[in-house]
Amino acid sequence: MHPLDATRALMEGLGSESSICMKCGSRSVGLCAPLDAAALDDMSGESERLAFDQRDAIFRQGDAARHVYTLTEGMARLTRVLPDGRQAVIGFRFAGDILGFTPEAEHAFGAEMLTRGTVCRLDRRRLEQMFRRYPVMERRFLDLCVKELSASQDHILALGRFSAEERVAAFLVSLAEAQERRGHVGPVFDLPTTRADIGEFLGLTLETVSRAVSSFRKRGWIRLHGHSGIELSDRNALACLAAGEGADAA
Amino acid sequence: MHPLDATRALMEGLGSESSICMKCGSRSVGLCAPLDAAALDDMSGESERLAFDQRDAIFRQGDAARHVYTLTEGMARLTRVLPDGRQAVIGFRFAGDILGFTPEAEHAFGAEMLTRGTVCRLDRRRLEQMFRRYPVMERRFLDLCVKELSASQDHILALGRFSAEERVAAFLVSLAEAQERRGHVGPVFDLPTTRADIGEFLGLTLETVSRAVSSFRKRGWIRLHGHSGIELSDRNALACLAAGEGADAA
DNA sequence: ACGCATGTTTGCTCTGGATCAAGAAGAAAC
DNA sequence: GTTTCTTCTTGATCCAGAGCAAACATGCGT
Repeated sequence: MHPLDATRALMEGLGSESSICMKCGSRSVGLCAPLDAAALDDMSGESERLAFDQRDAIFRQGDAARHVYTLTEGMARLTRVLPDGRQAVIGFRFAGDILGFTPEAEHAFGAEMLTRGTVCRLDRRRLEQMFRRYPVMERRFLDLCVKELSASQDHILALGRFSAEERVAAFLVSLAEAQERRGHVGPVFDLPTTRADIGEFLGLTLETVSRAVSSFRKRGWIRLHGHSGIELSDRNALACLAAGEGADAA
Repeated sequence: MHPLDATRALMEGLGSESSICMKCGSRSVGLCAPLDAAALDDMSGESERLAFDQRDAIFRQGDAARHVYTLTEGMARLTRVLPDGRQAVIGFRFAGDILGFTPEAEHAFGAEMLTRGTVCRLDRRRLEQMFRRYPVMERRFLDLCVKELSASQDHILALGRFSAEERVAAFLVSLAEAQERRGHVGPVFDLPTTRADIGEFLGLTLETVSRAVSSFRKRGWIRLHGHSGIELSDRNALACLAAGEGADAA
């Protein structure tokens, strides 16, 4: 399961040279990966690069959807506000992920940075033009959407049928995989989300998330390094719990 | 919210003459709607029409994804089996909906008929050819995917933050809307799903679904007609509850 | 019409996670 | 360094919904 990492599949289809979008300016964005040199050249003039601080909103729910964004550095949170004022986190996004693409006139959710970072912004009408000029790019979007849909369905399963600890374990493993896929090495990962964010994503309260994390810590499965570092010492145990295989080591 | 009705948006964009796919043989499928006469002609030879009985599987999780299906009559259920054997219903589909489109080699979920019905089957490689010949069709798929993604996110919100009664109310309203969008008139709707199906879709047990339904019945919001007929007598009350506006009529 | 299978309702108990409350630990500001 | 703010942890209680069990419908096959 990879509920928070929609581009996993996008990456898989690519050679390693374009595996992560570390240099949007040098035109190796995930989105642009299938384009040849000429097309990339065409594309390059169309996009702007923007820097954001922690907590800055990239776009807000209800904003006119005039742009499409590629997150080039950092981590972001996607949030949706319900009519009654409750807020929910519907996902997290990392470097290389595409944000805010929709055929609708308005963004159905907002995106906020969890860390400082940079974003590559493209005018939507220009993107549509690019689609017409380079159909392979539209195909890429379609594949990505189907993958993301599949990830959403995994998340739906998790919310509907998994216990609190199973969900938190799945989240941690998923987070680690997402960071590794983007070149992270070593057992200590960034955890730039608050307990409240995780809770709102997993359909739990922040206290329940905290209790699950404490429980993992007491079992020796994880170690915390300050407020934003986490070490998965027994990743296998977490993965087993996440897969619903509570106790099968006899 | 319309968690179980992914083609809602597909329909909205169309003139009424092609609003529902009642005659796949006569080439008015939702999928084919944006095609002109020549393209439709091209398409018609490529598809097969199949009839299914209640409970028949259209395809199973893990099957090679060699075909794409359009449900032309009846209602189907999409299910996914978890590694530990638990089953979850991830959605319902109606006439006009597309089933089983994926860039993967295997179907990630299974589809079973809840009623008798018919399905229009298209070879996936032929569909890819059609995409190349008629790019507008690929665009249609993309739009549909984005819409479906948005519906999934709604469902994620519902699972994460709504109470049992709110979820059941939302489901009933959504079901009614889906049937009306397909030409249904009158206050009595088909409810071909069992309580267990609804529960597995909403992340609840069948008993909890039954209790919610009974509670609505006692409040006079719905009436049951046999096991598969339901009348929404006070649809507004259900809709308010579904929207999280528990009590705001002062 | 009868019997059987499948699905539904309802009652009861129990538990996982929500909720409320208080403190502890980091991080940032001065 | 100290203060202050935010986030995290932990404890205690409560309740929505799960789980179990026992009738109760509905509809199908014969």
